[in-house]
Amino acid sequence: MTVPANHNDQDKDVWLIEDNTTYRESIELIIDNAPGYLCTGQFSSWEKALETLTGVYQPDIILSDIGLPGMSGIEGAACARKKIPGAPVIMLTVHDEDDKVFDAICAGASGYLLKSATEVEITEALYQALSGGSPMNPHIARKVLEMFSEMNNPDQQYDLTGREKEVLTHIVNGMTKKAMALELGISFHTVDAHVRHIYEKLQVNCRSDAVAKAIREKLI
Amino acid sequence: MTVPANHNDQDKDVWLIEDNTTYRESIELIIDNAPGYLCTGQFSSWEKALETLTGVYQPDIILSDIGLPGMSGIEGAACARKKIPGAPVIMLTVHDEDDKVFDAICAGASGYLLKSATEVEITEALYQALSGGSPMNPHIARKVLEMFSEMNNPDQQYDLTGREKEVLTHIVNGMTKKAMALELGISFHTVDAHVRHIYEKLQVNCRSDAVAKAIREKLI
DNA sequence: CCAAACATCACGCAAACGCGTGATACCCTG
DNA sequence: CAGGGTATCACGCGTTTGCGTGATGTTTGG
Repeated sequence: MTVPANHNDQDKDVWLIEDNTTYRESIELIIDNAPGYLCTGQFSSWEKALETLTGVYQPDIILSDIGLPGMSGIEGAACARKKIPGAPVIMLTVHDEDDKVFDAICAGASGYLLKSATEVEITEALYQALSGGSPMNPHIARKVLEMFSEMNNPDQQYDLTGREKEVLTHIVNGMTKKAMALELGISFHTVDAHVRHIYEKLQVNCRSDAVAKAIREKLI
Repeated sequence: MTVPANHNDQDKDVWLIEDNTTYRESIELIIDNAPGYLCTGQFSSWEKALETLTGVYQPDIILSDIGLPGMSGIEGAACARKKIPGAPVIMLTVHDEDDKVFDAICAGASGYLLKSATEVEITEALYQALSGGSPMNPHIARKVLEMFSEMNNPDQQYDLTGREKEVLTHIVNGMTKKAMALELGISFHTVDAHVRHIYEKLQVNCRSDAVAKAIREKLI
């Protein structure tokens, strides 16, 4: 790739990855129409975009379809963030792809636009993403929040006593019963008793399972 | 509390919890100004709001300051979501409280408005939240996404071999070396060797620590 | 081609663990 | 006041672990 003919130092370079030509061109028009933004690269696949990315000219921001043939928008975003960490990637999604939001977040996407987004929403999103924000449709935001609170609210009701939680914590920290006895100022046998009760309540029968359950269900 | 004088079956009941009287009243005006919404309860603290919540009249949606004296907006939101799970809670925040966003999410908040939000943003947020969305300022959204990807992208480079990962998985699942040997069709001693290598690479010296590290750093 | 990494197997031993089976003492609630 | 939950302590036994110290065979890359 040579210097893009339409490159301009004052404008932000926007790259667009989208396999549907019609849609891609309509988005490009919107971008070029927005003052301060220029679509200096448009690709039908991430494979092509990544080839070009090795060159000198890099985008300030990327808009990418999430469901692409070949390398998906998610994989592409992950690659792009490795090569140019500074450039935010905004995913273009349709409602049905809500389940991919999680993966996209892990890939480091910085925002989510619905494909039905209006011109105003798109230019607003470009601005927000470049200002350190993450533009996001409220329905997608809800999905994200739900995932988050699910991850952190596993309603645990194992009725562990205070002492038992204390012992469990030490188990997770890898202490032996002897060490715990010393630490807590009680007998080895008492620690042993607590451990048994913990195993019973958590319905496990070895340290590994107890530790796994404790961490996974945030019991400590 | 008796029947709110201004209650109207057609309108959505909005409750407002905010300790600053001036700000509270200005928000109330905005709410009442919005067609379809009525501020039927305004409180200077969650304690007062929760008293009233025991009554018959419940809000359709709640707007709450995040930093309140006494019971915080986060604790309040958690209580409210237990009593009336259907009513979304939108948190009102200032920029400095970004660190509380995480706790608020866990408490089940459904949206985040900056205190500097405009009238349009507020009424838009009410609509979005009641439509199953989560209105959110892009900067807060970015915070959320960053937390998410941090939680799921701990760059682990312990160089575990395939076999070692396999054994580690079984350790986390609570299997004994003997059981693993059977499962993998190899000798007990070989399993033992793998375990030693894993311990060395993870820099631990007991099962508990290995399990904890494996789960916390998503090695499996 | 040879060293390095990997996967495999082996023995022994002290320490730690899991569990069965007890006991004593302190609360608090019905 | 009796009974249940909690915390404490005790002994024994078979199993499992962690580790020192070896060995052999295969694959891979400089």
